[in-house]
Amino acid sequence: MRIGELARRTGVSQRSLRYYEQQGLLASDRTPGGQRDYPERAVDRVIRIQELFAAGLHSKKIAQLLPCMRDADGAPSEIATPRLVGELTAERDRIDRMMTELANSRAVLDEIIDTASRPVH
Amino acid sequence: MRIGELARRTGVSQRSLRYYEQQGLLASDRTPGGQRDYPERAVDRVIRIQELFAAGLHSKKIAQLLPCMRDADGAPSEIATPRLVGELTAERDRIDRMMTELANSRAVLDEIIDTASRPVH
DNA sequence: GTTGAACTTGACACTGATGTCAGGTCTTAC
DNA sequence: GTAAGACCTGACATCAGTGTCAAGTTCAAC
Repeated sequence: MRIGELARRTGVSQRSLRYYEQQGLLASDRTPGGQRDYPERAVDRVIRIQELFAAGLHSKKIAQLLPCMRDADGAPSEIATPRLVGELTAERDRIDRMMTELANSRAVLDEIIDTASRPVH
Repeated sequence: MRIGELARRTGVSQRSLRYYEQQGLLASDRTPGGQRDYPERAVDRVIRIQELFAAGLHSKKIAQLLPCMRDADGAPSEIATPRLVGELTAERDRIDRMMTELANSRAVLDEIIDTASRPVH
């Protein structure tokens, strides 16, 4: 599929898709004319990339871990090095802390919403 | 307490604390010489502010909701307007989505770590 | 007082993913 | 072959919180 369709199907802008390619996160074939041609599986990959960005990982680290991910169709093409495992573990811990903070913030919002919505007594 | 101690106790830089004040998130008394003087409760407040930043809220919205928060010592000083409640509800929903994405990303990392740590068989 | 640490304001830089614009090329349907 | 839409590269802008530096002031202890 071409970039427009991929953008539409993933909700990610064409600009970002090109950026992902530049960062080595997303490969594409090219038509004879030089336009990008993506395989079907690119859809899932883009969604994963977006999730990892949302989790606060930088493109460089995402580029390192992507080959170690199990794709929908099978085994990972690479196994993480001990060094990478260490970094990913740190990221996982950071995500855990982030989730705790998010839960706190959610509770704060919830209480404010609740207080404002409760009938005055 | 002065800004250095507050920074030390919260782990937030002096630069950020001044920024918070500029954005109306954090008040301070001043010494006769013009230096900032914070009450004890500033510590908790700064931590809350950091959490809300981590949750993706912008300073303007944080400034709006802070007066509606129940402090450690009692009732909120303001009740959220319906408009603010709507916005906060949207933020809460966004946080919920973010937590789901974080859980997904965490699982991705976990599997990679797990695969790399598992003895070859 | 004097000294050194801590504080003040103001300005400028950075980060890193994304938006946007310009000028040109490719694709597809007629 | 031509028109319209989709795509290409490259460049510059943006956002918002934070880092950092400079030049000057205040505080606390001696």
